[in-house]
Amino acid sequence: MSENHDSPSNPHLNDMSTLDKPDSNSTKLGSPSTLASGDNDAPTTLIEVARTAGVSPSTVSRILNGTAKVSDEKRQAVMDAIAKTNFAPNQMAQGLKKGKSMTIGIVVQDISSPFFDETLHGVDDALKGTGYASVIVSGHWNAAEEIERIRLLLARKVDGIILLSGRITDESVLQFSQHRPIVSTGRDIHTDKALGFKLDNEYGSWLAVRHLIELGHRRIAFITGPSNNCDAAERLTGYQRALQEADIPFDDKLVVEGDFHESSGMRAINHLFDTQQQFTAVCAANDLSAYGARLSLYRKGIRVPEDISLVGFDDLPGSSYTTPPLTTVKQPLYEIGRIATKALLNIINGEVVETSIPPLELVVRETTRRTR
Amino acid sequence: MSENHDSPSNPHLNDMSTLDKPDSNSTKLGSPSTLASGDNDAPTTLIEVARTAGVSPSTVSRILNGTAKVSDEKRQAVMDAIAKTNFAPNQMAQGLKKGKSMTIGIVVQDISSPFFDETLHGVDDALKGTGYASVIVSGHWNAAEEIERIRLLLARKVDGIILLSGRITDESVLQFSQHRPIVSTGRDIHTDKALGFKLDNEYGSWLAVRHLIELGHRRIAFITGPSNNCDAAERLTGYQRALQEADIPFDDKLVVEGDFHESSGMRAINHLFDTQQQFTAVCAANDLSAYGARLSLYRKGIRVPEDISLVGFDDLPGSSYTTPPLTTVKQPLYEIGRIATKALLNIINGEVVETSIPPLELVVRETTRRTR
DNA sequence: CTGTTAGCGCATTCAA
DNA sequence: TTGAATGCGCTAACAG
Repeated sequence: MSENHDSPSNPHLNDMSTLDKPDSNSTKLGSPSTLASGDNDAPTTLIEVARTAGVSPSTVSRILNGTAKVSDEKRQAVMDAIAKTNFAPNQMAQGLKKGKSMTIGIVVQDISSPFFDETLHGVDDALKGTGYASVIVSGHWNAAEEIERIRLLLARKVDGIILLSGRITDESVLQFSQHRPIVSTGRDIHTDKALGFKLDNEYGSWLAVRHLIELGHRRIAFITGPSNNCDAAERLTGYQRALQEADIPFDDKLVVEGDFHESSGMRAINHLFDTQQQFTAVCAANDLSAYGARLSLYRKGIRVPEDISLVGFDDLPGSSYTTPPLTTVKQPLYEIGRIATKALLNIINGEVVETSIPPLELVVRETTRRTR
Repeated sequence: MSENHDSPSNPHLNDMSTLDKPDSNSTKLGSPSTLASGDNDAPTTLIEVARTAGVSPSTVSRILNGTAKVSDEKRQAVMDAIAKTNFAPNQMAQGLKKGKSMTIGIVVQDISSPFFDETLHGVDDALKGTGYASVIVSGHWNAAEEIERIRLLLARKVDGIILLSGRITDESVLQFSQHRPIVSTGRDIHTDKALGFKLDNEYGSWLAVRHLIELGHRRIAFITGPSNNCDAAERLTGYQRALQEADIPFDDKLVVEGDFHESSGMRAINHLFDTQQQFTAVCAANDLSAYGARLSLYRKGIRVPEDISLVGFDDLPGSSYTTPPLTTVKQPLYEIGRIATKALLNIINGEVVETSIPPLELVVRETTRRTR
């Protein structure tokens, strides 16, 4: 990036077709400013706009908010003044006055986990064009921290909260929802200020295991999630149910506890081998641990899917690019974020709330194969 | 954080957790009466606290901010009132008054890209305990959108901005920095309100290619990033320099343009094969495209690293769990986020700004091997 | 249609 | 030490 090459005649991409006041003051950067335009650094206030337009503050406010009809004449004057001063309403003042911050709080458990990021992507898209911004905080899988974070969000006067994979109790959620509406994943809640919805985890892993069984597998290992995690527990149940339906005896030696991270997937496989278990397929409670399992298998010289089949859960963005691409149960992460956000906005605006989350589905890629 | 007996320096509501202790920590989570508030849902105001404590609002404010000495007697009364009403200062009001929002804006280009998420992780950690929260927005690799987003952030009165991989010109950054301090990656800027720092991309890919050359490779393909991206261009230069230093002729047939995504990595490899290029190693401009390359190679039955060596750039969290684990150039993503944030906070607080970013380094894992 | 008058909740003068 | 005023910038009655 060179600094001097830009020809001044090439306004970057700013439309604000206002002419910069030639001299006036500042712009000490030594280049004609086509960007921030207004030129001065002192943030303009609505009152100044009113003054330079020769109208009252309320008139400016009315135009900004479309609160009442204003004569074209004055409107034009105000528009000009706004353009000239590059005015933008102070959101803190607006917020104080209106009692809403145009901000929603998002509670995740791990910023920088592809699981949450994909959901955040959906949130972000749903927020686009609404005027709302989001403040993202992390509870780090810890109820106490989660509560503290939610309190912080509340003090910031967020207009609503989205709680992703929260660890706090439903009662807590209900409590908080008395202050601000909350939409939460992983719960069944339906009040006018709190909404929770959950996916059928049991069904999801049932799908995965049934798929394996249909391929002829009978000795299927299962890598669980943390024992205190409900999603994890439900997925284990799905595994058990699928086994049962196929009259395959449940063998707890084939179940190894993981923690949803890659490393635990590796450890799980190692443990299975250390304890000499026989199995032809592995079902992991999430994709990340499937990745770890895959690597451990690779290290042991075991081929996937030729020697052992592997299936994950989540369908993270990276799962279609693993080697080989991972067969997994797709969670509609993006949609969850998008729909949760829309629902929250609906609640905030007193509109009808509608949620229809796409169901879980099995995505068969290349890590599973018929037993020989 | 926070010794809050006499040092008034850090008010915010971190104190609240301390204040709450007697009440809310003594009982178990989820017991309704101790969680969200004493009882009512109406957010308490400082005035109410003053009233129930029998003092003036200013006294409460003084205690909250440590602005002046207050008799122990009144202090106690106020503390009690705060605890009882579960009061937390309205940040919008505080913001309006003090002119700062205790919020910083982060501009990324792609929420839900592991590249940015890892950096955000660093940001998040650096913000911990400071009282600041962050609003994350995405410019989607588009200068116009980026400008719009920054304007939004400014209207929200963020106290500072961190710009990650921005597409706007340095001049624009300088302009914006007249309003709020900005720290940006990928630039060299040093003013009192704007700081930019960049990593040595050229050196990074030079490291990668030299590694390949040392392993005996001479026909090394290179998958670039988008042609309009500086980082990408610099990495290509590093590749060329390494080749030159080893007296290996540059062959532009071995250079294929990608876009930093997995799919382009696949396409690149396919293209190389379609055009019958001979090569024993592939250097990708980033990890994501290396993942794609890896998959394409797998599909073609070509082994990595036995038949072809592969090296990436970034060292994303997932790169140590690919099959096999990816040799790559590590960017200190987390550190970048953390350091940028600390620097921004320093600027905001008028403190000395210090930045020392760890250098790029080659992480040799299992996708590279000596030619036979 | 438009201007004037009050505050939103808080921090900060200024007196006392 | 403390309380009483005075806005921060904006919107929402309330009159014209």
